Amino acid sequence: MASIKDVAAEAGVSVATVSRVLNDHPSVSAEARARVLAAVETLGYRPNAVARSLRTAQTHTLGLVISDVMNPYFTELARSVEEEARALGYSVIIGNADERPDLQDHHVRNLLDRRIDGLLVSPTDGGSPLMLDAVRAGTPMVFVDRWIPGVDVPVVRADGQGAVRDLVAHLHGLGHRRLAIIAGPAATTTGRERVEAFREALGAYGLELPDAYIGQGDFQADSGRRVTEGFLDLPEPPEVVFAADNLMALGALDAVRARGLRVPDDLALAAFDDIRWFVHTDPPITAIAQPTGELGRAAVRALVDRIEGRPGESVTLPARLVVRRSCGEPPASAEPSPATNRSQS
Amino acid sequence: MASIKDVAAEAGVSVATVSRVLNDHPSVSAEARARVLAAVETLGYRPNAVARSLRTAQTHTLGLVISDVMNPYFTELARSVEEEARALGYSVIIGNADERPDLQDHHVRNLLDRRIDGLLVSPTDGGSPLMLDAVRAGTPMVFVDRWIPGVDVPVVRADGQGAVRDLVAHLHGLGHRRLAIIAGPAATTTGRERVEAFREALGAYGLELPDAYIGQGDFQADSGRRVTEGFLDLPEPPEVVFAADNLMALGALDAVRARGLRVPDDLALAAFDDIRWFVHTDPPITAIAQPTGELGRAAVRALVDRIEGRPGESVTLPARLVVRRSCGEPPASAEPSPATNRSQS
DNA sequence: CGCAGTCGTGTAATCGATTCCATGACGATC
DNA sequence: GATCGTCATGGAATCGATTACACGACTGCG
Repeated sequence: MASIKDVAAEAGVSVATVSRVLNDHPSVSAEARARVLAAVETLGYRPNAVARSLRTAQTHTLGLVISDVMNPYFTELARSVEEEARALGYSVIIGNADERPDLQDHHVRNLLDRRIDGLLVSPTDGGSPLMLDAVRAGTPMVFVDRWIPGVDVPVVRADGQGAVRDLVAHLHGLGHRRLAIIAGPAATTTGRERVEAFREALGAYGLELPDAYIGQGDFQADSGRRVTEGFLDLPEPPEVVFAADNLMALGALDAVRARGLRVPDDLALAAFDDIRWFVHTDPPITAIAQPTGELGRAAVRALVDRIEGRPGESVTLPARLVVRRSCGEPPASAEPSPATNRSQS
Repeated sequence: MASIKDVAAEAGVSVATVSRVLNDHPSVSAEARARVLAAVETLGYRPNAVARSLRTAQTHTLGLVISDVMNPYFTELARSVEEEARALGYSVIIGNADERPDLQDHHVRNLLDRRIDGLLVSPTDGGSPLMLDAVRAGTPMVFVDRWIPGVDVPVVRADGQGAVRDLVAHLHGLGHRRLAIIAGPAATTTGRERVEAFREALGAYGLELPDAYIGQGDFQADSGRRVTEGFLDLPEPPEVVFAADNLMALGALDAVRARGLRVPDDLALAAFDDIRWFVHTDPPITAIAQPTGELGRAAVRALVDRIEGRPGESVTLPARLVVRRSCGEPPASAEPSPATNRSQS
C-alpha cells in the first residue's frame, strides 16, 4: 500500500508538500499541486488514517456503547447516531453490551484504547469504576436514553411520564383496575423511572402498585415470559401487564399464548417503545413511542459540541402514547394508515 | 493520557522494557516486571492502540459492511459476527449501507483507510470499482449472505433452494395455484436467486411464474407495500405472495390491511428470513429461516483464516421452512413452544 | 582462568502522517 | 539598489508504540 513517501517520490516533491496538498494548505504552487494529485491518482494513494490519528491526536470517531443491538429501539438509535455523525464528519464504532456490565466495560475499554474522540453511552448499570474514571479523565461523553445519576455528563433522553399518565388514563377508562408492570433492571434509570411513573399515574386514580404486581425483568424477552407466568400464577392475577420495553412485551405475548389465553380478553398488554411490528401483532399492541431518531441525532450533536469545545447540553423530548387494541375495545377510529401511528394525548 | 515513556520514567526503566513486559516477552527480570506493572497501575496506563497499529501494521479489527442494519436478519448477523470476532481477539466496525451502493462505497473506503485487517461484506450491488480494487489489492475479504459473481472471494451463505421447494409444496398442497413473488434488487445475488428457486420449484408442479407475478422490490418495507398493491390491482390477482425478505413482508401486510383484506383468506403470505415477531403477527407468518448465527460465525472464521494466512473456505448452510398460518389452514399440530420453531421438510 | 553463551537491558530506527522552522527566490517599497 | 515581506518548499522533529542490535554481566565448561 502506497505511503506518502511514495507519492512524494512519484511527484518529485517532499512529503511536506504532499501533506499540504492533501490538507489543502494555501501555500502550494498550482504546479506542485497538480503533480501531487497526479501522483496520488496513479498510485491509488489513500492516506493512512492510523498514522494521521497518531500525529493529530484525533480519530474523528465516536464510540457508541449500546445496551442491546437486537432491541429494535436501540437498532434505530444506532442508525440515527451513525447518520448524524456521518453528516458531521465522524464515524461511529458500536459496542453491544447485551445488557451485561462486563461486556459494557470491555467495549468502553476497547474504544478508549482506540482513542475515540468521544463516547455515547446508554449505561447498563449504575456506573463501573472504568466509566467513572473515563468521565473524570475528561473523555467527552454523553448519555443517551439511560444515564448515571450524580455524574456530570449531558443526558439525551425521552420523558415518558406524560405518556405513562395517558396510558393509565386509557386503561382506567377501559375499566382495568389491577395493573402490573414488568420492570427493567433496578440498576438502570429507565428500569426504575418507568415503574415510578407508572406508580405515580396509578396514584392519581387512587390505585396501588403492590409488590406482587412489580415483576423484575432485565429488558430481554425471556424475563418478560418468566414474569408474566408469575403474574398468571397469582391468586389474583392482574388485568393488565405493562412491559417496560418491547422485548419483554414479546416474552409476555409468548407466555400468554403458551397458556392458551388471549390478549386483551384474558390479559391486556402495553409496552414501552413502539416498533413497526406492533401494528401487525395479534392484537396490535398499544405502546409508548419515543422520538428515537431525534434522540440519536441530538445526542450526537451534544457530543460533537463537547468534543469541539462547546458546552453540549442535555435534551429531553416527550414520548407519546399510541393506542391500539391490546388493552381492550379498539379506539374510536382505526389508525388512519399503517405507515403513521395515531397519538392520543 | 499517560504514554509508555511516562511508565518507563515512573518505573525507572527504558521504554523497551516496558513494551516487553506489556507483550510478555520472556527476557525481563521479575523485578523489572514488577516495577513496570506497578507503574502501569499507578498511572492508569493503557497502551495506545493507534500507535501500536501503526507500528505493527495490524489493527485487530474487522470491517463489516452490511446491507441494512434495520433488517432484523442483518442485526442478528452483525451480532453473531461481533461475538465470534471477540472470541478470536478481534473487534468489529460496522458500516450500514442501507441498500445504497454509494453508502456502501463510503464505508468500504472508510474501513480501508482505517487499515482494518479484513472485510466482511454483504454486497448491495454487483461490485463497485472500489470493491474490486480492494480484492485485487489483496485485502482479506469474505462475502456473507450475498456475493459478487466472478470474484475470487470465499462466500458464506445459506442455500434456500430446498426450503423454497418445501414452501411451494406446502402452498400447492393448500390448493394455491397463482403464486407471486416480491423480488429483491436484481443487482444482488439473493435478489435473483430467490426468484429463480421459486420459479424452479413452481416448474416441478407445472406452474408458471408470469412476469406480472414478479414484483420488483428493494428489500425495504415500502417496496413490499407498493408491489403488493400492484398485485391486488391485477385483473387476476395472485393467491399467494412470497416476499424475498422480512421487511417487504411487513410492507405487504400493511398493504393488505390498508385495503381491509385478510391474510390468508384474501391473500396468503410467506417470507424469506424468519424473525421472532412472525410468531405473533396476525396471522403468524410462514417463513424460511436461515441459520443466521452460524453464518456470522462461519464468516468470521473464514475471514480470520484468510488474515492469518490460512486458506479460508466458502460455506453453504441449508435454510429451512417454518410453517405457520399465513398461507392457509394451520399445520397438523401447533408449534410446540413459542421459543422453538418447528421445521417441516 | 579464560572463553563462549545466555540473559537482561538500553539505544535507536521505524511505521506514516503533520507541522515548525529555515531557506531561497522574488516582488514591492523607499 | 538595499531592505523587507511574502511565498513555495524541504528538512527534521514528533506522535507512541515495537523491535533489531549492541552491550555488559553473569554462568558454566574445559
